[in-house]
Amino acid sequence: MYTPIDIFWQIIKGKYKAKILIYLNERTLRYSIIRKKFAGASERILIKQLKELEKERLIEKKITGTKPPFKTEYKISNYGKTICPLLKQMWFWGEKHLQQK
Amino acid sequence: MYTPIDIFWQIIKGKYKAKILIYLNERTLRYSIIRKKFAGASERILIKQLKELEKERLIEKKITGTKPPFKTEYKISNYGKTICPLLKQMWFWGEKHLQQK
DNA sequence: CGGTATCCGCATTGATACTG
DNA sequence: CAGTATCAATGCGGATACCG
Repeated sequence: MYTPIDIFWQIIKGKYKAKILIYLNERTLRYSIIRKKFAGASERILIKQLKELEKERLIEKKITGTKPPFKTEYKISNYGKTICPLLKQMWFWGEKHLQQK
Repeated sequence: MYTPIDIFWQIIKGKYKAKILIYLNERTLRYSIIRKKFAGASERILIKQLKELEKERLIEKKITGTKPPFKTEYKISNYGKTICPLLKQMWFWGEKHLQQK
């Protein structure tokens, strides 16, 4: 018996997803750039979470070039944009929480 | 290197936490009632997440009685109330997401 | 460059039985 | 009634090497 917040949870669950969406909401990014932003993360996990976000249609991937080196760009979708105000509020709340400590 | 959204994430991470807060925001609940609402969950996990929420001062626990049967009530704290509007928006977003499918 | 493949540790979750 | 204790399972996250 799933409530809507379980649905939300399913989609956003994952260590990097929220932050990926925030970054992509600012600008389109190539994979190599994303990887640098999440220097601590393993590629396996990063790719996995990018794929899941893509599957949920929150982000879009565009590949240029037919043979290596490839060039792939990740961008936020119109649908993905609808979740960003919410993510920003999480950000703000997190800031306030820090001040309280 | 933690951003505020990582902080938020740390606090709300956990399968039942968001929903617990939403329930407690409506009314104070005894443990046995909470357990019924999360019929599928194991007690160990439920207790653990309640404790973590208590540790972060998002909820408060009050125990009545010195010998069994005890009576414990969980209620949301003033601080916990500040996060609920955000949780409700997650709920709404989840609803919309469902309609799209 | 942008991934996969493989292997692994560990935290989270879970089922069940027991207790103050 | 409101938990704890114990043990098992599973899946997330991570390190490293390799490939189209």
